[in-house]
Amino acid sequence: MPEELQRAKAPSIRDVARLAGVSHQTVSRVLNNHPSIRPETKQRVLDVMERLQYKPNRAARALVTSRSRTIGILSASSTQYGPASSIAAIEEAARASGYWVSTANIESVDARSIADGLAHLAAQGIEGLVVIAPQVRVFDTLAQLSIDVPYVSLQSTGRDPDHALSVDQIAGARMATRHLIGLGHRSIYHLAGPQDWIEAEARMRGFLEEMSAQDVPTTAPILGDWTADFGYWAGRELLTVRDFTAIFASNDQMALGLMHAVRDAGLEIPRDVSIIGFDDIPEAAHFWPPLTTVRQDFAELGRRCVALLLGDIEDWPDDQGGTIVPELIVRDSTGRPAF
Amino acid sequence: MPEELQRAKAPSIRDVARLAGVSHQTVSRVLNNHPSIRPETKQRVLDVMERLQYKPNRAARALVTSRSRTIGILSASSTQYGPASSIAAIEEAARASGYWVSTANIESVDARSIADGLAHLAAQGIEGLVVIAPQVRVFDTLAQLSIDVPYVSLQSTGRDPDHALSVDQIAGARMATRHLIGLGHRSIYHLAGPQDWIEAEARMRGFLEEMSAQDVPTTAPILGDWTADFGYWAGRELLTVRDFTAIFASNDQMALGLMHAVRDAGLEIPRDVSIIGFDDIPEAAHFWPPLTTVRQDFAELGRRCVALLLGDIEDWPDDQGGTIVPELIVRDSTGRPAF
DNA sequence: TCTCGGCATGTGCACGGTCACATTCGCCGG
DNA sequence: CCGGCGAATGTGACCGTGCACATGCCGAGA
Repeated sequence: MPEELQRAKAPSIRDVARLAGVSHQTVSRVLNNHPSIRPETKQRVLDVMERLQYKPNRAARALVTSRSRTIGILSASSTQYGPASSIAAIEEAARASGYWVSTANIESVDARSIADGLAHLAAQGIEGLVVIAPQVRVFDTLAQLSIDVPYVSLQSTGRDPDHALSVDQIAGARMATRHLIGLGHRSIYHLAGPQDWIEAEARMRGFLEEMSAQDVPTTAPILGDWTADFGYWAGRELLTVRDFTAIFASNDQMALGLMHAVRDAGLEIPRDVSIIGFDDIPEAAHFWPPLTTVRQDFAELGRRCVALLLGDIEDWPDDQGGTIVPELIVRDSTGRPAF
Repeated sequence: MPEELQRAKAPSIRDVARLAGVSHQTVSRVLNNHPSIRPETKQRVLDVMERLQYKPNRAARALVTSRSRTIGILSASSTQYGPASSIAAIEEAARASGYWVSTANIESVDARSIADGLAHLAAQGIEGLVVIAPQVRVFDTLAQLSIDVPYVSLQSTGRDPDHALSVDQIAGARMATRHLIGLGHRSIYHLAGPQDWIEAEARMRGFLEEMSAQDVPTTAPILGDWTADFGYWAGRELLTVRDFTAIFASNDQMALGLMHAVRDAGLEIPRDVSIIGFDDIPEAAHFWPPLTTVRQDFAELGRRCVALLLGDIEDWPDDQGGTIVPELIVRDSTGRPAF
């Protein structure tokens, strides 16, 4: 029997050291590629590592360095396209830099859930935090738990510019609004997102800014919840009066729901009503009609987010910072008003 | 000055022990709620913990117990609704059981990316693995890397029943197909998913089974890639011949693309063509027309997945196992064929 | 020739928990 | 009155790494 009780335990640096005929510290030096090591010694150690299938023990290293090399993500809506894309990009970028990513998804955004999620991440000793959730509440909780790590919010905000990163939501919202006004619309509603999402607030702000900049009378925005269901419901309500020619929805899902309601009412898009969305989810090009919207590069956002965070963690020089400019994608759901 | 150099370091069990006037081992016993400990002692220790804001150090514990309490997720399409929902549910269930979740998203499914992702998770000492990706390749790689942890695949498969968990894809596909046949369709195409996704294969199998069970002549399935773009493209191709009255798309996104192509060709759904999808993403109810589809409970899937995995890790008795039955959701995209 | 400095390497301890094995003490049965 | 047992607690080692410091060696400069 050539191999007996194989399922022993993983080799440690001392095992490697013994077989390579060096001290464990030399092995450690090879691992952290310390300069002062003779090439032949290094090679010998590397050979043994290969032979033994040696893998460094993360826990041991974390214990002694008190560095977890883990980034936490607190997300409130990870099933949506935008957040999910950013999360994937974050994970990838972090992995490329030798970091791990641990997520805490919270389904409701009450204080309790937020605290649970944050505590869970904190217990893991995260070195950085990415927040994709209504920030106001999260940051309050963050302060209460006295968690003190670099953090970045994946949203736009005026309050906390050092820690925010985002596609320029205001610019995007202004683009969308300008597009509608440019087509001749003067009665435009805005279907906003939940107001504790700074993202939603920024889009609303952009809408209002552009409306007043162009001297178009403004209507009160309607506060939604990002879902297509809400869009549908809001659309039905709005159509009972029908005092508008265009609607700017704060995301593509709500735009979809709106279009559904408009068609249900026997109206045509864009002949009777123009609709514009926000995000450019991959499906938007295939809606009926294909949706005019504002594209955000979520993946780029995720990557920059990691760069910002790691810059903070590892004390890199100033990052390029800045916001990402969104792009207006004109399709068929917007047109000139009928009258 | 009452508080000087506060930013010291986190308290350890020895700090707690000292202030509570007990040994560090007693503190450890409190942490692991060992039975033999006097209630008053326990309370004293707990009080000190509270006062010091003591938090156990995960790395130290992992080092000595050689248990990471971490579950890894390897995902190839985390931005899609289904996988994202399952991931969120997994994370939540794991957290409730005191486990952490670490994800590795791979954008391409080549051997290299898979190996990278798995190595990354392995380096972390995961105790269980969830795979949401084309399994064939993944499991080959898994074997090669000699990673030896309990794993579960979130898909249906005949090959590896002990490690798979899923909504019963075959049953769902048969439901969808039966629905079309029941409406009177006899020329039905199937737009399948990528064939190395066992999920896709199972749906295709269900389609073929039902077709032959009902003696309906079968056409060769078209192999897609899950995207709406592909659905649109495939739809255009199919419509150049137009020898069908219904299409069963393997997911809702492809169904959306198909509907787009059908409308582009000046046809009406379901009058000229019936279309049925799979998944019931939240948007499906607002497509035009609202999509008939097969609903999967992704969240339940994620929860059961964790139960299965933890059962394996912690040596629980047999789990309830079994598959989850999907549900046919009839909306307006399917109807009787015109002739 | 001796000292000094830098390179290559080794020695021992610390990190913060848990585990195996004492130790103390009170109580009970013979 | 003594031995034994179990409850409650303490002692020291150990997990796998990295760090501070020591050591030996070799070459250069005094």
